[in-house]
Parts: sequence; C-alpha cells; structure tokens
Amino acid sequence: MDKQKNKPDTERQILEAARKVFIRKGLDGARMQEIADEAGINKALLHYYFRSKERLFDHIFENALAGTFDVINESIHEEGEVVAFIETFVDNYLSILQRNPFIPNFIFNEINSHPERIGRFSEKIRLNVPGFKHMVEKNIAQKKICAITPEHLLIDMLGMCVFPFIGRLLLEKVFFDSHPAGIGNLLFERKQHIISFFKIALQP
Amino acid sequence: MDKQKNKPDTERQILEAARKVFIRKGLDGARMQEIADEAGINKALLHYYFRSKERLFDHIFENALAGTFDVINESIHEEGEVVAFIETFVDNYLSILQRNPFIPNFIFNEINSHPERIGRFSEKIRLNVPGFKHMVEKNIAQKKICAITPEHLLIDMLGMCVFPFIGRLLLEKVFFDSHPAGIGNLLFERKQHIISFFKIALQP
DNA sequence: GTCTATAACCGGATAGAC
DNA sequence: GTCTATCCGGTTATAGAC
Repeated sequence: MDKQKNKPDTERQILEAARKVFIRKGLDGARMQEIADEAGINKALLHYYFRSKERLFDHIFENALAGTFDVINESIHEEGEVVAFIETFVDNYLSILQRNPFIPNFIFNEINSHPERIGRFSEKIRLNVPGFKHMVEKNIAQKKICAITPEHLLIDMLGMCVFPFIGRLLLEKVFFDSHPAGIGNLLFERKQHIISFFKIALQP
Repeated sequence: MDKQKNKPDTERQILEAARKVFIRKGLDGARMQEIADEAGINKALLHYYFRSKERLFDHIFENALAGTFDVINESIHEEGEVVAFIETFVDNYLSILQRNPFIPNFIFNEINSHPERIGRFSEKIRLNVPGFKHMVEKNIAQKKICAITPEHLLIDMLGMCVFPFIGRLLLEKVFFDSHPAGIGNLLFERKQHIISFFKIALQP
C-alpha cells in the first residue's frame, strides 16, 4: 500500500469525521481525539492536515453555512409562483434535514455563542432576499396569494421546517415518551402538512 | 457589614451570573472565571456554593427547562378554545422571549449535544400533551377549527414563535445587513402576524 | 463566607523517529 | 504521510489563611 497516495483519502476521512463530531458537539464540546478516533487516524495527523482545531472547524462550518443557503436560494425563482416555491423548497429542504438533522442547531448555536463569526463568514451568508421579496410581492399584486410581509413568510417557512429538527429530541420525549418510533412518522408527514397549511393560509 | 448575612444574596448573584454566562455560551463554552467576574466574587466561592461546574450548570438548566414548559402548560385549558389558547400563548411566550432571547437555543443545544440529559432531567420535561390534544380534538369536533393533527399544530406554533429567536443573529444579517434596528420591529410585529396567520389557517 | 495560592487535570499543539 | 511521546497553556478544583 503506497502511503503517498493516501493523502486525498485521508483528508476526506478527516473532514467527514470532523463534520460528524463538530456538528453534534460544537466547537467547544468537540475533542480532537474523538475526531481522530472517528477518522481512524492519529491526533497529530489532524494538525498536519489542518494547522489547528479552529481551522478544521472553519472548513466544516463554512460548508454547512453555504450548503444551507444554497438550498433556499435554489428554490427561489423571481418570476415564479410562491406556492410552487413552497412546494419545492419544503420538499427539498426536509429531505436534506432528514439526512442531516443536526446541522441547523449546529449553525445557530455557533453563531449565537460566537456572534463575531457572522462577520468572519459573511461571504457565505448570502440569501437572495430581493429575489424572494420580488416574487412574493408580484404574487400578491396578481392576487395569487393574500397579502403578507415577505420576511414573515420566510421566517414562518423556515421555522416550520427547521424547528422540529432542532427540537427533535425534546419533542420525541414529550410526544412519544414510550414509543420512540413515532417522531419519525411525524417528521415524515411534515412535508405534506406544511405545504397544505401554507396553501390554506395564503389563499387570496 | 455582616459577612454571615451575605449568603442568600451571594447565592442569588452567583445564579444570576451563571445563568447569563451558561445561556449564552453553553456548558462547554462557559468559564467559571467569567461567572465569578460577572458575579463580582471569587472563583473559589463558586465551588463553595456549588460543588462543581456541572452542578451549577444543572441548577440553571433545570430552571430554564421548567420555566419553558410552564409557559406552555399555563395556556392550555382543556375545555377552552384553540384560538383563545393561541392568542394567550403567543402573547405570553413572545413577551418572555423578548426578555430571554437565548434560552431556546440554550436548551435545544444542550439537549442535542448531550442527549443523556433528557433522562437526567425527565421530571422537568412535562408538557400537558393529553390536555392539548383534548382541547384541539374537541374544537375540531365542534367545527370551531378545521381538522389538524394536534402534534403538528403544536410544533407549528412553537416553531413560528421560537425560530426567529434561535436564528435572530443570522436573520438580522440576512434581512438588515446595514440597519440592525429592523429585526426589532419584525420581532415586535410577530405577535400579531402569528395570531392572524393561525386564525386564517385554522378556519373550519 | 471569602480570599489567595496552588494542585491536578485535560486537551491542543509540537518534536522527532520511521 | 503517519506515528509515539511530550510539552505547555488553560481551567476546574482544592488547601488553607483570614
């Protein structure tokens, strides 16, 4: 086995491991040792690939941020219909959340506990707000939906999608103390629920 | 100044300081030194009053949990109207969140990063789910609101209230990059927005 | 009860061999 | 590029004087 050739693979393994650990525990709670174990390598190697814990963290955080905003932006079509936007966005985003349930909590907590990062990562925080507003306002003008403040609508949607994942463990305890399978069904139903909920609420 | 008499006051000051620091930074990010500074006392004194960092943390966390569930439970009246429930709950809860904007993020993050706590604090996690379900189902039967799964309704409400606070700093950046005052207005408008939003969506 | 000084520990980072 | 061994700073926790 040629050791030189392992580089790209090792790096990928490290990033995967770091992602897993950081997303679950946050910067402060994560341990370099745990990341090394998870990646099946040595602690010193982490520093060889990424100079410090912070730098390794930055890669993960940056990526998580960019990915999140991409999903939203991709669903926005300035000249499209709000209802269509909601359908594709909710569908896409909830599918992603099913696979990565802890990313929202990770992002928000890191921002809240270290607000400076909002400056350091501002290039990655890009949401097409003008496009969204334009879409909503046009739909309102054309009487396709009822009047609503675009910002509130966006917050409503994000909250309805994201909250059950942020609060998943607590909700599981609260609703399904004994049968832990239940929350899975509930989250699965969410797509349909949210979409039809908005269709009713936005009727002109 | 009688040193003996200071005890209750010192304890209160410590708890206040710990609350401030833990809620903002979490268990892992908080420093006993910072709590001591904030309380205007010495680090060693923290250990005199509360044996360890963990124990001090537990007080704060327990309290935050209990307080949160209390607000919700207090608004539930089994024989009442869902719309009335929403009005009082949203009104109360948003007022509390305005004063304690970081508590939800604190609770969810601590649970997500240390799921075992869900067991250790299970006595404090008490939500009157049966009462809520009963209320919703009765309202549906009486055609006061349209059909909806009680669990989804509760998640919807909580999400709409809590999310803008969890994501506040990011939303501020995204919506009001330049004029940071804007988010304040938006949060202020939320009460009315959420209430009227549900009134429409729940029409029979 | 409150302080200063210090012990004990943990975890990120580096040195150096292979 | 990968490992073992070690350093070193920071942080919790304790001892002991007042």
